[in-house]
Amino acid sequence: MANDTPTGAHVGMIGSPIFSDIKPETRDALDAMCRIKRFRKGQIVVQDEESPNFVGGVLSGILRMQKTLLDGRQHIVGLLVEGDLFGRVFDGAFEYSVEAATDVEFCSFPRAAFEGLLSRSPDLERAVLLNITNELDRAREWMIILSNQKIAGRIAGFLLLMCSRFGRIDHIVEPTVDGIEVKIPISRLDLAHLLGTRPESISRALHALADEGHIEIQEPDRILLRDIEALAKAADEDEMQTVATLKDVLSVKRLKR
Amino acid sequence: MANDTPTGAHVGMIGSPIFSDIKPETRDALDAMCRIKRFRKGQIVVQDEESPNFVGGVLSGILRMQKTLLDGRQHIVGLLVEGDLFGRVFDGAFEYSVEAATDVEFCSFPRAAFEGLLSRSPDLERAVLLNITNELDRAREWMIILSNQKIAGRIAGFLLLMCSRFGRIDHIVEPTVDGIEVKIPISRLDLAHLLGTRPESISRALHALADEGHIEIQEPDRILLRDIEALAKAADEDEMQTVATLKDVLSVKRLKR
DNA sequence: TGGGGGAATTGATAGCTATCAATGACCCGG
DNA sequence: CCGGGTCATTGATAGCTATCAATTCCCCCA
Repeated sequence: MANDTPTGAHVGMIGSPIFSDIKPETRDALDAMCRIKRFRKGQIVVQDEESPNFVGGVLSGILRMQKTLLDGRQHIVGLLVEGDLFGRVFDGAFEYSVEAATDVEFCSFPRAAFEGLLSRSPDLERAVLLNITNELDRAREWMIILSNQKIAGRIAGFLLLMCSRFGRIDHIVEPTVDGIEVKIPISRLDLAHLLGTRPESISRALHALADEGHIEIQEPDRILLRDIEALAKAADEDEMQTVATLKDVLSVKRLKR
Repeated sequence: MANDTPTGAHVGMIGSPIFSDIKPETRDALDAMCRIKRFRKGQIVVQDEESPNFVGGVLSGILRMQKTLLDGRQHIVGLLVEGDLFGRVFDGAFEYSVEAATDVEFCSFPRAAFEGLLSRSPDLERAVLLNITNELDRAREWMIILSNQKIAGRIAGFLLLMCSRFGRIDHIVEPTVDGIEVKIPISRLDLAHLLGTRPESISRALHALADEGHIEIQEPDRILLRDIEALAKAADEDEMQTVATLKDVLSVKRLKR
């Protein structure tokens, strides 16, 4: 189960981008109150209902933030990677559940203590403010992607966002001579929920993009982006229809086999 | 054109929810650097490219934050009402354009001065942090709404969000004996862009909801929410199909006329 | 009071997408 | 090495939705 290291001993983490600009004393205080936690892929870190009594900072791996609807479906609202904060700093419920999309390691700060430190440390407050601002920008980018009418466009947007947003993380995005290789950290079902569609459609649209030569599906969860330009065009506009309708592409594919 | 009041004289504003918990001295400092600006419906407050050199706080009216795509389409990422902040506090571009959805009044703080004050005033920083946190929550709610597969569900979600989010503003949301009356501050075309669809579909889905008795379209931009429960169900899940498919509803409507 | 023009609505049709069903690929544990 | 299960893919079909076109509504202004 979840491994909980009960010591605040100096963890390498606090050099992570979250806290790059804070004062040494603040860093020490954080360090002292911090606990390292580890979860394995699939484990639940935070349940929907229970507002967590800690603030988390991801050290490695990927977390999925999501909301459970009445019918049990999960709607993903964000992916968390190293350097991201989660949990709610202030009063009020944190209304999402957090699940480990891969094996994960994060540091956890007791909520009360963190908030106390926050009040006393403008530098920390600034760091948190920056973090949330970035998160907000990301959420807005996602909104734009989601408001794309066609699925291929949403997927293209998602791939590009993965790329630009997680580009600095080797295990996820890796440039090669043929293009950029992206590791998709979530299943087709989750991806479908994220993009407001169903897994079958994800599969079809992905293969349609592949047949157009824009991407290459090396494994279901490892995709090579060949033509960023074309993807960007597909993401910004559903201009695929200019070239050929999705249906055309699909029927060509059928003939070829 | 835009009316720019060049005085920082005490404006009633600073009692607005944004700055409810700040110290008097901070309030005075804000007051001193603040300029009131007024724009009429349809005017552009911030262009896409130019990063604004001020931070704005809405006093009255509604602003639309949006991003212009390559093909010229506008993707709305948020609506701003009284008490909301906009612009970017830190370095880096503010990548959205802001347009007056109604006649609007807001106060503008020179960016450098605001940021300076921010560094010196933990209370202000806290207030801004809270504001952005709320904004983030809102963006995430919107993501969930947008990931709804069916249009009627997205609209239902939007109406409810308007309701819960802008409930405190009389001009937008008003409870009556028959239900809650919501004023839609944007055109069908904008609403369509916001929800990732087209105006015709908005119209149809809206009328379908009306024919089911969940809402009543008093005017194109004034809608009465009759059955919140039913709307919530429609928003969380596309359960409309359990009752009757959208097509059934539409054909019934055709018969009735 | 009578256009003019944009917005909203309605109709008809084609086309994506959801859905249901079935097959295939892969991983894990026995 | 062989099940069992989950996940991805593929097929077929029905059903929403986008699109194009036309009409109506409404607001503004002469």
